[in-house]
Amino acid sequence: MKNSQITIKDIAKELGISSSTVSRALKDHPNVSPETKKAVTDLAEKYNYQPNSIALSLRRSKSNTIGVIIPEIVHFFFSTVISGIEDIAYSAGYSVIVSQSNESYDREVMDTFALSKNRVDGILISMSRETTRYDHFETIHKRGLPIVFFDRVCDAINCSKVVVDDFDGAYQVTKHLIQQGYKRIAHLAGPESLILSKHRMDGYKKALKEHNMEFDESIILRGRAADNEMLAKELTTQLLNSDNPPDAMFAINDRAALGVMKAAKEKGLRIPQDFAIAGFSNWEFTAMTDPAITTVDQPGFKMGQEAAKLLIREIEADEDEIIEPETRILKTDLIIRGSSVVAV
Amino acid sequence: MKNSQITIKDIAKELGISSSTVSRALKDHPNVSPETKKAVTDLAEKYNYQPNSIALSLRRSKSNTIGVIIPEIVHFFFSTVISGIEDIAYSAGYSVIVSQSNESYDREVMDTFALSKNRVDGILISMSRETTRYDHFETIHKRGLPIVFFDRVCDAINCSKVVVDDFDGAYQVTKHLIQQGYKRIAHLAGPESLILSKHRMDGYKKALKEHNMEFDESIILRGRAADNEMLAKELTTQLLNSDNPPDAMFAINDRAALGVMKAAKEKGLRIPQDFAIAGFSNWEFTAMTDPAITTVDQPGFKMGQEAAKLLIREIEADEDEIIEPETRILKTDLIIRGSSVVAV
DNA sequence: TTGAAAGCGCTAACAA
DNA sequence: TTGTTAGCGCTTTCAA
Repeated sequence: MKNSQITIKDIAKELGISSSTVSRALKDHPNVSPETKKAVTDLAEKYNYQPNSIALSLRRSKSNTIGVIIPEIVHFFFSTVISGIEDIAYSAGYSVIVSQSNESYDREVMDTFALSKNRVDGILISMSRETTRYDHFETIHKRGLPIVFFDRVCDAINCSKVVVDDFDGAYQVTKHLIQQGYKRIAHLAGPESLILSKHRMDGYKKALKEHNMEFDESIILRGRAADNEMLAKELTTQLLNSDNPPDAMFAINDRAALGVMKAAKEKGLRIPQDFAIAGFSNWEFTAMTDPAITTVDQPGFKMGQEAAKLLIREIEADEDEIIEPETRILKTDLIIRGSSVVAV
Repeated sequence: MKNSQITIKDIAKELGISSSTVSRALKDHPNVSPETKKAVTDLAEKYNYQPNSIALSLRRSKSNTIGVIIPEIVHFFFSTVISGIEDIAYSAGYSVIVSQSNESYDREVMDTFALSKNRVDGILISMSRETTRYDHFETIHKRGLPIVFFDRVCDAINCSKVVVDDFDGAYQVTKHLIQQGYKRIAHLAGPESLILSKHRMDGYKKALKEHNMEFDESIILRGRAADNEMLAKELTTQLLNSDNPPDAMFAINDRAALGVMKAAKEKGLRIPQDFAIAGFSNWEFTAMTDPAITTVDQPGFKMGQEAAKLLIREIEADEDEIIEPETRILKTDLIIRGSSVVAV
């Protein structure tokens, strides 16, 4: 009794009819007599018939499976994305295979081809940090396999993408700080080479300008502090000890925000009374940041949903139909912690 | 050019040979002339031939896919488990399909049958909190589909399981507190109905006994505090204000530990100088607990690996071979935070 | 209203 | 050494 599932053939044999009739009966085809239909469905019910999806896949040359490649599943952000993907995928009749690149280019290449070999109908990808060559995407995309990028997107491939609105998020969170009454808001920025850092900086500037606050280069922290909590703490400490210290800080991500927080606490500042911290929370710390820090959260679930929708739309498009690649920009969620909680 | 992958037939046609020869050549069958072999492999290389795994699955009646059902992927513990599963599965040539029950019985039942319908070769499950009936497991297990439970196991099904050594973990962490010099160690316990709580209580008692410390019922907190941070905080505050307060606390999980920590901080106790906290960290807070709390961590990655190994062993067992269900009990990792970090 | 046959891509027993 | 054939489970034309 080794995992023996009943087949159409078994039902056909037991009823003394052909398997094509059984097939038709099961899918309520008009040209089947009510009696046979009933006999078949009853028997199917009795034996708990489940169509063999592998045979179906082969027949239709379609696996009804979506592949997902993410850097690391343990990050809160990515696991929420997966939930969003599954939400859409399951209700559209797709299974989801998840694989992790662990931020390694080589693993990503392997995963890509493994999914292709597994005949997934499409792939959702967020690139690894290491990835700078895109041949593997190119190859499978050229072959006609639909791809949709999310969050860490690849500009070199002409396909649909889902990203977050960095500019608006930074604008919103800075505006929030201003509205709370903070007068001198510093910014711990990311490397200027990253487009993301630029967008966030621009959002920050826009909020300042809109409230007639001067942009002051002397309270902008740059360099590698964005990825280094210790360095962020150190630079913040220097800033707090300067002649004209800020009373708030917008940190580019939550790793930086944590460093800032430690510096502030060490200095004995009460948060958020004496010193406010706001930060973009990235995939690493969202659930971990101190409740006192206001963050702009990446809408992971939504992003997963949107990416899955775009992909399925493309998968299910007719042969001749031409689907224009589309880039969706999602608004961030402004999470105001420490006082009330509001999601925008 | 709609996702057209090259097939054995294409290669055969181009070379003017039969597809069976191509098939043989590709798998290095001895009875193929070196010339044909070379011609075939060259062409396969050129066209980037990838065997159609769906056709293979149908042929072999084996999908080489493992299904996983977990309560929620966003929990640190479960996402580590998944990584462990994928680690073993991929190197054994299996894909992994993950689905989430979201702690709902109904979803779990649906997921179970969905995986069965998708013809996975076996299923790894950690039960939802709601689940008290086991017919869905029973059904597919009887049908011959291998199942392995992990962490939240089901005693009603006779199959392999992987669990954590609650007794030993509690013993280790309590012993650690004693060795650090704490003299009066309280215990925030879980509901007595849970076997897990009993095991942890027993481990706690063993450590006390071994060090000739008296078990004092008056510093044992019971009730629903284990699942309620606020209640844990309240009860701890009472305890700390009592005549003979403890100087350390072993909390049954990290939700409770957080409550304990807040109570201690509110009272102005320095951790771990004045008051030490140790806790079993469960799937919810592992990555979030305060660095000052020593925890016994569930070895998620290891658990995933072990569960996957057990499952694959069963999947790949010969027809006639009888595999005895096996329960593996994994040692916890003692993570000593705040001072040095040691993993046992 | 039903059945026979072909085919999705691959493999393996059998034949040549 | 290679080819023919059948079959994994299902659907779908075509024929009856």
